[in-house]
Amino acid sequence: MEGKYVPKSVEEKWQAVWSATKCFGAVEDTARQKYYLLEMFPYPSGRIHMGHVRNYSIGDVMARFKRMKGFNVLHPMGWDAFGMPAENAAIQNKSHPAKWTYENIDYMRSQLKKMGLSYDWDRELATCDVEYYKWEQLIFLQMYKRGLAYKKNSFVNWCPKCETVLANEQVEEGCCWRCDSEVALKELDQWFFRITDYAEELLDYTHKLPGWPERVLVMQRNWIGKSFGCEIDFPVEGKSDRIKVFTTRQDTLYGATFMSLAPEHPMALELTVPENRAEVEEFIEKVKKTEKSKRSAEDFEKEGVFTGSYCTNPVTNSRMPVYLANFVLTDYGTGAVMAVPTHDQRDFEFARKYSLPLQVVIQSEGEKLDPATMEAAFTGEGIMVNSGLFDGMRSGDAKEKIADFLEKKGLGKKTVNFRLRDWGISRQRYWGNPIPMINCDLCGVVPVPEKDLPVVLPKDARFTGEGGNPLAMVDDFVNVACPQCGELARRETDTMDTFVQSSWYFLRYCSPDFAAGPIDKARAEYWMSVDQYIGGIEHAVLHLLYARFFTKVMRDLGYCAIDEPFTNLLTQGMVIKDGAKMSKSKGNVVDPDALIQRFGADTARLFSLFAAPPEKDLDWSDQGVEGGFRFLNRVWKLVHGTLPLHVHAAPLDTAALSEEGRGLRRAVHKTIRKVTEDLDERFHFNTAIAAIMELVNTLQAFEPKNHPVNAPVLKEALESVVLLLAPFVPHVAAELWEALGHGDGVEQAGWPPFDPSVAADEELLVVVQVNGKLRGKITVPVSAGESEVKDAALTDVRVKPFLEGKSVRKIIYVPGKLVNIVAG
RNA sequence: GCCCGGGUGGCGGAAUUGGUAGACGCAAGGGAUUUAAAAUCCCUCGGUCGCAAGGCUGUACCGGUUCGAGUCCGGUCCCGGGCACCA
Repeated sequence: MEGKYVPKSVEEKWQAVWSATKCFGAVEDTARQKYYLLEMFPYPSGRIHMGHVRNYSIGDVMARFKRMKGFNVLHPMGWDAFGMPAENAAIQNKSHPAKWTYENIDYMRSQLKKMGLSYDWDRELATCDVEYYKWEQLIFLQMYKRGLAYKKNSFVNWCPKCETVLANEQVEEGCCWRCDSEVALKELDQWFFRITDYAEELLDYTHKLPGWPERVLVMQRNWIGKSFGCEIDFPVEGKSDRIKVFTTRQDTLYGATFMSLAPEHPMALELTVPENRAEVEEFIEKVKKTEKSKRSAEDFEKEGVFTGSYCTNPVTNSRMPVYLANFVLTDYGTGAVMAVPTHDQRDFEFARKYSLPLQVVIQSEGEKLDPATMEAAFTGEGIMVNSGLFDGMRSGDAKEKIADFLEKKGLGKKTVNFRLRDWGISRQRYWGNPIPMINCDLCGVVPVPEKDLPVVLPKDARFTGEGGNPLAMVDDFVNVACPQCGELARRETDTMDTFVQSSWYFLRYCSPDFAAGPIDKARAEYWMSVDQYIGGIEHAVLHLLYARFFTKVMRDLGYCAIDEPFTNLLTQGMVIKDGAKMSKSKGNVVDPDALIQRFGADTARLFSLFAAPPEKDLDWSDQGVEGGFRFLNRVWKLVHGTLPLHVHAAPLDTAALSEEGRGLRRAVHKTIRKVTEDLDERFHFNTAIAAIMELVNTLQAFEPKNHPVNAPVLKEALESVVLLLAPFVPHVAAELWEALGHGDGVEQAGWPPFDPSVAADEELLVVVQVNGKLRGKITVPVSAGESEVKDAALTDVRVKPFLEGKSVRKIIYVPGKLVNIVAG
């Protein structure tokens, strides 16, 4: 393939070689150090987009680099294949989600292969395969047995467009994460995973993941939302009931003058006196109808309604009217708030609106607070007043003291509250993993016996877009004998959230063909944890939290021995064009197929790695792509053009080198060092590529014709360039490696080592400053001592004029770098 | 409001530990080659003054520490992201 660089033929040739030799297959080998590299697997939407190109290019560089360095690399790929779009497509095309999904997988697999990504394709999996999801059903049953999966009736987030429930994590600013519709509340029987059991551990380990970006950890900490406070019981007047409250501000307890319940609070109606009933019911209806996003908006008007009941402040014994308030959340704390209008802004506004009493219990050390004239709540620290034994204390100290006091008196207890809610996994959709449960009128909820697994998704469902979950309309599927009593029962028709499948796929990759369980423990022990995980930041609290939770569950079920799935995490930025994320609606999409067709996969990879560091957003530039293509052409021509000069070069004789030859070798070894460090330590692919470009520029200027003795150096230099390029642009590197006379493939060549003594400079450029300003540059031998360098600096012709008429006060010398002459 | 990032040429970005600001690439301008164009090659390319040598100035803004600050400290402004009636 001499002559012109034709990416298409080069790429087809090497892709065929890689496919035939299966050289990227991973085999467990305890004698070798393993490296598990994983990119978030794609949803088979139809075609890959630039985000995929970027994600998988980044991953492939690392996989190939580590492989060349001698690691036993596991680099698998698969498909996050269940989900809504398949079902929508089926409705639209009067087809079947399976057909649509598998066709997409076939096409996208061919696209990934055209990118030359070094996957072990023998480990490929699709989560919609029975062979995958049946194990998830088994895990579900085991979780159910341990109480980690349970069904409860609750208010859930309902997306009217997707006609399904969403987990809290899947609601973004009150809207569905997928279709952006406003999410409503709906009361339903739903399956949950008890992620809250793991809240403490999930939080703890955010401090034990040094390989994760801090901002992802912070997001997860915020999401888990641990806070310390008290649970306090407020007796209801005239009843034996108590209203339980969670507060972090027990120091304000003496100022609690009324009670606010969430409208969804289970006691709301029973506390309502008959004469207020109509008004209360109307209020509850109104709140329920309000979209969740509007309800939590900043300017949302605080409203409430009086139930007619009273409870008692346990420390002051004063009467507290019980209200329902629209701003009280049912799923945070206990759904009930002791209202302290003087020291909480929301309670303050509410009290003013409904003329409720105010009592100052923390006196500001600045201005004196007067309930009659206050215009806002005082939320800072101060001195306790009107608080019995606690008067005179600092409010910060009183927090602890009051908590102790409540515990001693049996009025309340210290407690920890989490913002994290259990993970609602029921989805009222067909294209998902069926929850392996049976509802029997006589026996209640009965698990499908393990021997009856898998519960196979029936093929003959109909996709009309009407009437809700298609699965519920397949009679053969739904009607089943109760495993306990044998009477006719109904199968659960909810399927699992697709995030369940992506919560353990990285474990399945370790032994994807294992037929005796979800995971072959021995193989998983070798490969796990994932050494490097790469994906988009948008999963910071969705997938990345669920996967951490699931790994801990799998550990506790005995499937694996690790606490955390991902040792190092790289969150790559978005691909931007014309100032916006690439999207069909904005019309700024660049199609990878067209790009590869025109310039080849190597150029597509090169540009997406060169244009920006991986964690930053990448600005797409068509001219930039052409620049990358030009560079590959230059390398191609350089190698082929100089071939006659060095193809039969003698072995390198370092003693015989000319000064020019030594200089070139120095540049080569410096570049190897730079690229190795950029890949190993920093993931700075852009600067690594820049360094290779610099070396290529140097080589182009190098004239070996007149110095035959330099031919071996040129050969070493070109081989190094090709090896350094191999992780980035594997096809063209493989081709050039062959052209340079190597028959055994660049993948097998190993990463070039650098020799520090060759990379060491013979002369140093020392910068000379006068009073911190750059005035000259001098070249000194490496061996030059401090006084020698200082003398050279003081006598430099360009420096001298700036010292005229001044006396030198001090000379700062940074060895081998800089001299700063302080003069005045 | 709180918590993270970030602000460097016309553009994407580099400067790794406080030590030459602008590597590498794109765009632009000029030249060579060509009947012409594309492609390729060479040169210029932060601002400003200067014929030039060179000077001054410059990393959002103000101040500080230091022999020396894009980098450290204090304050201000702007942009991006996350969280939020969280009791």
